[in-house]
Formats: sequence, C-alpha cells, structure tokens
Amino acid sequence: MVSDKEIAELIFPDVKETIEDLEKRYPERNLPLGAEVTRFAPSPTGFLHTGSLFTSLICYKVAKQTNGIFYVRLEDTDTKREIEGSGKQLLEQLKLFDVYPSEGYFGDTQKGNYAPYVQSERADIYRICIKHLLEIGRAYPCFCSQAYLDEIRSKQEKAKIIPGYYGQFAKCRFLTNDERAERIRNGEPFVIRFKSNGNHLRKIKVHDLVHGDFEIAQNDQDIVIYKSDGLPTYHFAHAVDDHFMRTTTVIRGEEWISSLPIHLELFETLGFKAPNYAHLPVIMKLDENGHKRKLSKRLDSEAAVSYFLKDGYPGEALIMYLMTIANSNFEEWIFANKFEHMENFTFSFNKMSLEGALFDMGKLNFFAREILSKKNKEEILQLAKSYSKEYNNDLYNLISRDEQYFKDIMNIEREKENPRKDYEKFGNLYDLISFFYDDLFDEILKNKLEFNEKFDKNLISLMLVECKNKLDLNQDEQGWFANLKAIGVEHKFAGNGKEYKANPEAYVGTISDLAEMLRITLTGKKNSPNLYYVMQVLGKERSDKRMEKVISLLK
RNA sequence: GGCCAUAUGGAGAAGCGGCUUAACUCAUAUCCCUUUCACGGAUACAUUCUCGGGUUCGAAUCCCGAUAUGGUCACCA
Repeated sequence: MVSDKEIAELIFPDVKETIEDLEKRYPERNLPLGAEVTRFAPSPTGFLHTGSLFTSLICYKVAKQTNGIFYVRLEDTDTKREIEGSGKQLLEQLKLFDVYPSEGYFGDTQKGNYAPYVQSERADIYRICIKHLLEIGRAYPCFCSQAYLDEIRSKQEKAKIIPGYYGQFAKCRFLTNDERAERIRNGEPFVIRFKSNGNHLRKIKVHDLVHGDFEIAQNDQDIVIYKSDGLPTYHFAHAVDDHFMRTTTVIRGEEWISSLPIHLELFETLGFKAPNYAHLPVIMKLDENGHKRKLSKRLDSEAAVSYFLKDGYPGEALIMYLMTIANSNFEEWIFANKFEHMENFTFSFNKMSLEGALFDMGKLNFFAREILSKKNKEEILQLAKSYSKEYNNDLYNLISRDEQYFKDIMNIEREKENPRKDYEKFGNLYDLISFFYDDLFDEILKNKLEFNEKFDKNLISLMLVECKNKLDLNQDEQGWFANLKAIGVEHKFAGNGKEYKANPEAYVGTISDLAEMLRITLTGKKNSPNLYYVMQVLGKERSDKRMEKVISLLK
C-alpha cells in the first residue's frame, strides 16, 4: 500500500522544505496596531484597466491612512495570455497617477522582505505547500483528459445539475494510491487537485468589508491547484501568497465573491488565517441596448487608463473622479476643501456604494476643468509640455516656439478668483489655441470667415479700419471697451442690446455685432476668450496685421 | 439554470420609522450678468424611492413575495 506521503514524495522528490520553514522565512510583519497590508495583484496581460486603477487607489489609500503597506505582486501564472513588457508598463502608469506601492514588484526591480513578488518566481514556495497538501491527503493527482472534462460538463448541463469536478464526477479522487503511483511512474501527465471536504448544501457565514455579512454555499469542487505547466492556479496562489506576504486585507473586484468559499477552504486546510476581504463594485457602462456591463477593455476606450493619458487628462482628475465613486461623501469633502489636498481625505469601506457605478465622462470632464483652472501658468506649461512630448508632437513644437507666448495664452483670465474653465485636457489644446500663431492663423483664413450676413463687406472693412486706427491697447479693459463702444456708436451701432431693441430702426446693429466682427477677424472664430485679452496677447502689431489681411480679403 | 450580490431622478448619491413638500454634486434647460464663449448668480428638473402585499397612528426606511439588473460556475486571472 502506497501512502499519501509516498505519493507526495514521488511527485516532489526534490522538495525538502516545509510550511514551517516558510513561516520562518516570511514572518509576521512588525507593524503598528491597525496598520493594513494591502496589495494590487495584476496579471501582465495588457494595459492598466480603469477598474484596476480604482482597486489600486483604494488599496493605496487604506494602507496609507493606517500607516500600513501597499505592495504589488505580479500574477503571471497564465503564460499563454501574458503580454511581454506589460507588467512594467502597469507600474509606470500607476506612477503617473501617484498610486504607487512601497514594496513588491516595480517593473525592473523587486523590493521587500517577502520577495519574490512575481508568481512565476515562487514555484518552490507553491510546491512546498502542495506537497504538504498531498501529504495530509487533501490534494491528489488528476489524470483526467480535457475530453473527459468536457464530457462530464455536457452531461451535467443536460441533467441540469451543478457542473464541475466534484463528488462522483471527481474520478481521480477515488483512485488508490497504488494506481496513482503506477500512473505517475508511467509518465502520464497530470494536474493536482485540491480535495474538498465541503458540502454545497451547507452554508458558511462570510464577512466582507463592503458587503457586510452574508451566507454562501460551501465549496465542494476539487479545483485544480497545480497546472500541468508546474504553476499554481489563481486560487491556490492567492492563499499561499497572501498568507506569506502577510496581507491583512484583500481588496479586489466583486467578481471574486463567488470563489470566496474556495479560498476560505484553502486557507483553512493549509492552516492559514484568512485575511479580511473587501469586494469592490465594478465600474460599468451602458451598452447600445441600454444594458449595463462591466467596462470592457476590448469594447470601451475608457476602460484603459492609457486612453485618458493619451487624451491629456490631468491624472488627478481621474483619481478624484474615481474617489467620488469609491466614497459618496468625497464630493462634499473635496468641495469643502476647494479641490485641494485630496490625500487628506479618509476613505472608508462603509461609505462605499454597493452597486457598480456607470462611468460618467461628463463628471470626469467637470473635475478635469476644475483642476486645470486652479493651476497657474507655470504648472500648465509643465503639464502641457510633458503631455505633448509624449503624445502630441504638433502641440509640443507649438509650445517650444515660445514658451512665454504659450504661457500668456494660457494665462488669459486665469489668475483671478474665478478663473476661466476652458480646458479639461491637453488633447484638444492645439486646435483651441492654434489661431494665436500667425502661420496657423493663415491656414484658418483659407476658409471663409463667418461674418454675420446682415452686414455688407464695405461696412465690415470700414469698421475694421476704424478699430485699427482708433483702438488703443494701452488702456485697461474698461477703457478699451469704452473706446470700442465709442467707435461703434459713431457708426450707428447701439451701445447695448436694450437700446437696440427699443428702437431697432435707428441702428445698424449692436456693440455685440461690432465685437463679433473684430473677434472673427482676429481669431477666425465666433467664440474665443475675452477679446481684450486676446488682443493683449497678440499685441498691437500682430492685431493690426490681421485686420489688414482680412480687410484685403474682403475686397 | 444554480448560487451570490444589488435596486432612490439622465448620472453619482444622501437618507437607516415622524425633522423629507427626498439633501448634495454632475448633466440638461431657462433666466440674470455680459463684447462671444467660459466664469459667476438664480430657477426648473423623482408628488415619490422597481412592483405587489403586510406591520404601524405614520414606511424610501421594518417584514413577506415577485421582478429586474450585475457577477460567477476553466489546467484565466
């Protein structure tokens, strides 16, 4: 009779260490009372997902506000789906949002006493734990083929019973150790399954930091814990890693709730204390049919954090927006704090909504405008430079022509109590400010200018000549406007809308009409920032040239 | 389909048995300010909290049932 121990030895002859050795190697952390250890555990399968940023943000906050540790662990056990270099990129993007770990995997390096933080480098650890499970008879090798697995699945589906590898369907569970040993010696391929003692008719009580208490059926599936490629599955790696990395609170997406019974049983039979769990609601989006669905990286551009980076949103804006989803009281808080020092906000799990929020681009834009409006011209310059250098060459070259000029443009009505909120991102900045540059303005002039058709060309020309000759830029705004008004009145423009309405026959138009002529002439657009300041930035010479040019075009 | 979770306006939500003719924020609309836009200011926008029953003097809030939505059922995480 072959014993469990002998099976374990047969499968892992080279594994000499025990779980006790691991306990010594990775001792409990020496942290102050109440300090939480959280972790972000991404797979290197692509770009940083908006939902992952959300999870990381919360992990980061929880660790930070309890003087704990936030670390990153790379879950690269699915070698088929792995995308080269994406692990490193994930970390780079986290950094851009200031949601950065203090321990673990950093892309190029790893730092911390619980290393390695990359699962593919932890094979020896998993093997020790699995050997232990084999020894105590709570794991067994499974030789079932994919074909058999498919077959029982379809049978189960037909019979409308719970699908999976459990009970009578768990064929290899009933093999004798003698049979196991023989098949292993014969070189048959196998995986290792966890031998569950659960009964799915019985329920266990679980506690979740965001959902509170609820009941859920026990696990009775003999899940695979060790794949044929020698790497563990998520469930097993989760139990082992979060135990030996001494995670106190596992923060992850809600989609994991249903595998919680598996995890709890794993922790228990390994003799580990289970961590606290917080299952976060998932960020959703409305699809074409009006159904909610999880933000999908494949379908929704806003699902990838890189989308916001490419579009030039300030990182703070996304973080702020995500925080409003995380904690309903955050909005009130950030308004009270004038959009400053959001790092001082205290996050709490019980202020978290239980339903997945619909991603709201409009609200993101709102936060982005608020944030950019509060930056000074120097900060705007730096932000615009670092963005454009990476993503927008045309803008970068434009800024580089004359940084002072760029700052003057961006500073229009900025340094005041209620600054303009024209910009939410840098992605469309080029188009918004190109008219300030002569060569680009000439491009605009190639299109027909949209002057109001009720004024004939001669009148427009005349008014432009008048403005050119009589407008004095060396006055303050009030003086300048009085100046403009006087020119208008002289040529039968009403000084304001009321006068015009009272007696429309007496006037050719209003002062607004005059301002519009000037605005279109100088900017090519019907809308622009305050005309006085636009002219200040352009300067007299440039303004005069533009007027001359348009006058000649009108002939 | 089983199991789990969730359910307040266009969106995020507050509310936790009477203080609610349901707070606040975004969006939208209108008005005021005004040289356009943006800003700023004001107003409007759920007679009602998915639905149906019940408990109660009184329910968005408690109980029961239904419905809807989301998640999950892999050698993926």
